[in-house]
Amino acid sequence: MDLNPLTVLRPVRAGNAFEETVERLLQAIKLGMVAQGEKLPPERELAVQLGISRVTLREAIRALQEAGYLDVRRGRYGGAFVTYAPPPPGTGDLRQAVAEMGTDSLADALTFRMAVECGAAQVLASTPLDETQRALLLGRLAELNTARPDEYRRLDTAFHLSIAELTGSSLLAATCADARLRVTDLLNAIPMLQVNIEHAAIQHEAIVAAILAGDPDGARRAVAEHLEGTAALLRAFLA
Amino acid sequence: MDLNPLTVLRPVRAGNAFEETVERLLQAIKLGMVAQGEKLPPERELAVQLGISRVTLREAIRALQEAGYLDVRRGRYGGAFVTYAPPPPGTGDLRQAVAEMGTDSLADALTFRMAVECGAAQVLASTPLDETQRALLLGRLAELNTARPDEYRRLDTAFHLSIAELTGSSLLAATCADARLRVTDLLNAIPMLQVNIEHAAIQHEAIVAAILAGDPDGARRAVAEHLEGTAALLRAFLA
DNA sequence: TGCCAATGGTCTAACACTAGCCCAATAACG
DNA sequence: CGTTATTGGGCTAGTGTTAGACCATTGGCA
Repeated sequence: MDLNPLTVLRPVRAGNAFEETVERLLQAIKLGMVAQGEKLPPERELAVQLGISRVTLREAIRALQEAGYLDVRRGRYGGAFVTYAPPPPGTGDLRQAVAEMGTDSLADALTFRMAVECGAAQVLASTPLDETQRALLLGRLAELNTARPDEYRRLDTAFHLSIAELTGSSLLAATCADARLRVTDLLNAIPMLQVNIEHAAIQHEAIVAAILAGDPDGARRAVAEHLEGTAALLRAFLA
Repeated sequence: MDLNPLTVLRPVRAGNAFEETVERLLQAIKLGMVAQGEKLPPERELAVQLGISRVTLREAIRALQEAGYLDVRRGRYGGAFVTYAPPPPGTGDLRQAVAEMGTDSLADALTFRMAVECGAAQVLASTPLDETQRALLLGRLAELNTARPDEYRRLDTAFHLSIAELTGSSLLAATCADARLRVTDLLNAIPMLQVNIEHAAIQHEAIVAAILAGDPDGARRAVAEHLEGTAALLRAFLA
């Protein structure tokens, strides 16, 4: 059998502990899981969560502080406060963001996201949901629909990730978060047009409707259409 | 927003380099990517591929040697030869395998696999395939259909993974390999009945047919049905 | 039969990372 | 207005990991 062994004999770790930690914290910040003005968990606690030593965590925090993402304050009620605000949409240079990640890994990331998010939606639509879960999903949708522009991306992320989280598979949730992260910088670099937001809103409604109706094919198709729209938008701004 | 930060603030690394390397090599062996009698790449080369030092790699290899998976020979034409043969199906204790991984992570793993494999099939069915790709897929299917019992699992793995690999997304391929791995021990522990193999063969045909026909919904449904069958089999043997 | 290229085996010095401890600062609260 | 719990800041000793060099063994081949 000539099955490509590179699929499994790939690097065991992406970098050293410091680098991976910086990356992880940056993810939490850029995805808005710790919003501007909020603070990270205390160092001792966070180090345990991340499975690293406090020394390494502190190095990562210091790097993010020097890069302007965090404001660290000592003493009780102190902590590492997030100062980062997502860039005004359309400000960043999309071409530069693409150049930084390479066109190969761009296609890879888009394909990856398409697969895992469709998979998550399909699984969730095949699952019987209780009232709490339906409420959470509808709540996220409602929040997104009434979001202020500066909150839109964060709530969009939250909406998409809640689909994966509701499946109850933390592996799937982590994978979807990872997939989303790989396109975050790109999404931040394209302008948010009212037309697109309205279009997205309709698609979000369709996704939720299919999930609540227990229609896996419909959910899959709705997510695919939605993500295809995003990809098309990217291509349009790159053309 | 109360989006669960644990999704992204999870451990940065699963263990130390040694443990992760043992795990990775065991995966390559158990998935049959390096079949019995074949040898791993030379240490120097493999260490580079895995992104670790030769010392750490050698520790992992020695552990696998002592556990009986490898036979290491020195000198030119030497190397680390795989001595492991997959256990005769039905021999292992399924309940024990489940107990080792915990019922929570069992459900997690099954859900995860369902999502990513359905996603991969759907994506591939949405992609125009050239003649080489169609031939590869059909070839893997043919190999699987004519497999000897002791080769069946390995070729089944190869078939499933080739779907993800053909999408061209290495992220997706790695994720599907990971998902498969999490259920390998369980699959090895259930007997292979002729009925199930015939059933699986029909489903494999359906998957390939839908992919080649460019029918994403059909591909998704076929994979879902196939994996649901496997999950049902597991449940049956556990009941 | 001897050479030699490829491969595993071993050592060392340097660097990364960890666990645990104690110090310093801060802001709420009595 | 001082106390104090909570938090970041810093140190040290020990362990994990790496890079690179050199040694030992082997089997094919001239």
